[in-house]
Amino acid sequence: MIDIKLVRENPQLFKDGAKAKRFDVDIDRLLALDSKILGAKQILQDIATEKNRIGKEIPKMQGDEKQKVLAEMAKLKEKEAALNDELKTIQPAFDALMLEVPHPPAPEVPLGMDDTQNVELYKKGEVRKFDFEPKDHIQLGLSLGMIDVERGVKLAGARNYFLTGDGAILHRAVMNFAMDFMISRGYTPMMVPLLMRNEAMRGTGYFPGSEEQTYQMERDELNLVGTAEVPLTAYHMGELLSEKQLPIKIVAMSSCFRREAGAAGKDTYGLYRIHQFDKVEQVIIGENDEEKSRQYHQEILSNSEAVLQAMELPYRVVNVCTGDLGRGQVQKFDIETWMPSRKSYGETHSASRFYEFQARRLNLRYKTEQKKNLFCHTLNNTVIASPRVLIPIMELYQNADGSITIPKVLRPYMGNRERIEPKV
RNA sequence: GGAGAGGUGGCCGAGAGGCUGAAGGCAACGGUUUGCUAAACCGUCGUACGGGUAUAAACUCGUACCCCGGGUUCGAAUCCCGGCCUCUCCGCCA
Repeated sequence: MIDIKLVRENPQLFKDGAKAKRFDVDIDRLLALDSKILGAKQILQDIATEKNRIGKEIPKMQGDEKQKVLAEMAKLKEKEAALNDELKTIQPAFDALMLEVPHPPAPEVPLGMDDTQNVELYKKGEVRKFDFEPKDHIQLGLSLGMIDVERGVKLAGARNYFLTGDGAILHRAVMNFAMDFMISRGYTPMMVPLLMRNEAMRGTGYFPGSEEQTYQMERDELNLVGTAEVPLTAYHMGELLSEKQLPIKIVAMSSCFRREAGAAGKDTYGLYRIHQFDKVEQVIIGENDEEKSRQYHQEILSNSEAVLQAMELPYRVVNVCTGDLGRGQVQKFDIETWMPSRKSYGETHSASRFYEFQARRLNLRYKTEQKKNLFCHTLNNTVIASPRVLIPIMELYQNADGSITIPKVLRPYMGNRERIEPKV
């Protein structure tokens, strides 16, 4: 959520921001509602002052005098009730609109319509050239007994799968390596609940907007999270932290669930776009400070780059353009890892910073040394998401004989084996 | 699933129609003391919105807020109704 005061001061900033992000929101209507509310509240306050003044004198009065004053009081209450009725319709409309106003993007975000206009910042690592006809991850997964899509679909429908044998082992190796890596960088590991209340979904900015993308447990009014960002960012919801606690750096491994509604027919082949996967996610809850926000953003980005570098995977970092930014995101860097079967870089990581957008919705604040209460800043990034990352690992590390060389850093997690080979 | 209890400031906890923005304690902050730390003692110590003096910090006035929303009343943290949430006991179970 944005600060209505900033909208009052500079509505154009928010109009332009919404337009650049390709969100449709009526800022003029928001301001009109806002000024109506302010006006009504001003009058209500005057009425309350008058009521309080009269109320204090009533116990001292008697007879006619008292009757007169009571009548006056009744009139005030009528006026008050009328204004309150008016507020009762305006306020919810205002609140709903506030939830929809996007945070304006940072000035350094490139203008663009959609992900095709994201700007590549740099590439790391060599893209492998094959001297044989490479297989894709599904072919490899089948021949090495690592992936079973057919039975996944049989039991759970489209976009579901089993990881079997070395597939499951490789998946676990990747997750555990990523988790251990983040712990070594000082992040506090957590295991988190994955069914979240609407409050947490709203607080992190997913609701309203992403209900269609979410598996909702209607009976229990709980939502299966699409990312551990939700429980991690909302962890301190409603709390007043002390500045000394900041920044809070946390990391969680969790399953993630996405309906992928509206993506019908898109990326239907393989393990790229699926309903359920596992992810290690990093979150920073920091001070209300633009410079620190940028600094933390670089930190979470470089954490993830280090994980990819350790696995020696070629990737590029992309400056996500305005049209591809989420409602609350101020700036986002995606990391895309080379995937031979797609003949392109595919998104594997997404590092976002929000300023106080999420913290406002979550009522997540801290007290500064000067005793001011400020909203925190929040940031998050993927550390690793699997099985999507298995695509580049399996495809890039495959050998002409059909085996897969295990990346060095993962070997300790796989019994120090060097290769995944076909079972005889 | 059955039966109860409860939601009050950063935290704990009292208050049971006006004297309560709220006792007391802890934590925090400032000070005295001290070789340093600790202890002891003194003081300060909620938030939001609006108005006033001031560049601002600060100060000051008003209003609201004791989970949320209604109601009773001249007046509600306190009484009544609805909702949300939490806890305890019993049962079942990983």
